[in-house]
Amino acid sequence: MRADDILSIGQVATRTGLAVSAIRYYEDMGLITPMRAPGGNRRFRRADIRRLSFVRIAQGFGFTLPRIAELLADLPEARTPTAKDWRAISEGFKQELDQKIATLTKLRDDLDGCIGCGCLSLERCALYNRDDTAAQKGDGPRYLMGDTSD
Amino acid sequence: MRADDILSIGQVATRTGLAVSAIRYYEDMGLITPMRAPGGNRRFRRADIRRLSFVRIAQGFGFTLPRIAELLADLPEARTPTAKDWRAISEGFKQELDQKIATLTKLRDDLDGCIGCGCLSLERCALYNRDDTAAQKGDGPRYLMGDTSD
DNA sequence: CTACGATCTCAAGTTAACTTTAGATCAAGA
DNA sequence: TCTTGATCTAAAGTTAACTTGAGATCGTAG
Repeated sequence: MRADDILSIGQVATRTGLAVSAIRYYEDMGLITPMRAPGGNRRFRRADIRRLSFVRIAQGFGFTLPRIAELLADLPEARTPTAKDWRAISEGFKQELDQKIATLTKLRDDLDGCIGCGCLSLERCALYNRDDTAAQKGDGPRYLMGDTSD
Repeated sequence: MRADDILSIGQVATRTGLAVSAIRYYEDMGLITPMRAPGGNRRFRRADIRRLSFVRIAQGFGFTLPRIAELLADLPEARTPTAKDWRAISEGFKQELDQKIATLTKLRDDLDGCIGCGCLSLERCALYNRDDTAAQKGDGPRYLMGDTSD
């Protein structure tokens, strides 16, 4: 229980790399709920820094603030959730992450193939012409690029 | 060389799931450069659909349109790039993808740990209290959540 | 107690990424 | 030819996520 377990908004800004205005905005959006000093200044716990770090990361992967708020709202301390609630939410998020990881990995591997084959023209590149080189029938998962036969 | 190798903007919209207005906007942003019919209507090649699919995917991972334009501008057909250019760009993008995959995987695995341990309180959860359970010295890569000791 | 930087609130401004609107033109069937 | 839906351009409007500005208050070193 060190003294700096309680932080000012400026300190949080420094530690997270976020602008003070952004932190206040996140509070407005319900992502964090800092305490208040008698005078009205915000007082942050260490947990808030972790939540804010989570926000930055999730944002970098295209999650919207409302979606992030959902995740954060159901995960943390207030009104202790049941084991079932927690598990459902976590699993849901994990599935989203798995999906994103799978797509990203596919994208990268396709690029790897492109680099490996040394092709210079998209006209000939497997990444952009999968339907020409792969099976013509649409069995299994759809191609990464293009939802029909394109 | 089927007739539908050339598509109208409406057909492209249907196939990609994008709005017609979005496709026109992407042209303004330099992401695609469709041909024009004598009357002025846009005519798209199959490659454009793949480019647009790429745009959607990359956007979902937080890439901005200017960044995507960079990637697309140097990859495709116009003014055939040298092998060195192509390789540099692809490698750069691949590194970004690798970085994102690593971060995402870390995030998911942390969640896995959370689910596995069955904890319900963030006060006790390893995901939110890594510094309490892991080594106190900052050796190796920094923790996912929180850049300092938080 | 007095400065003076850090914070506060509230409202308005900004940027990216699109959408909507308005009015005109294209394109293909009856 | 007529007509009806698809497209066109240009400009203005929208939404999310913040930032900036104005004017007042907090809080702590001197």
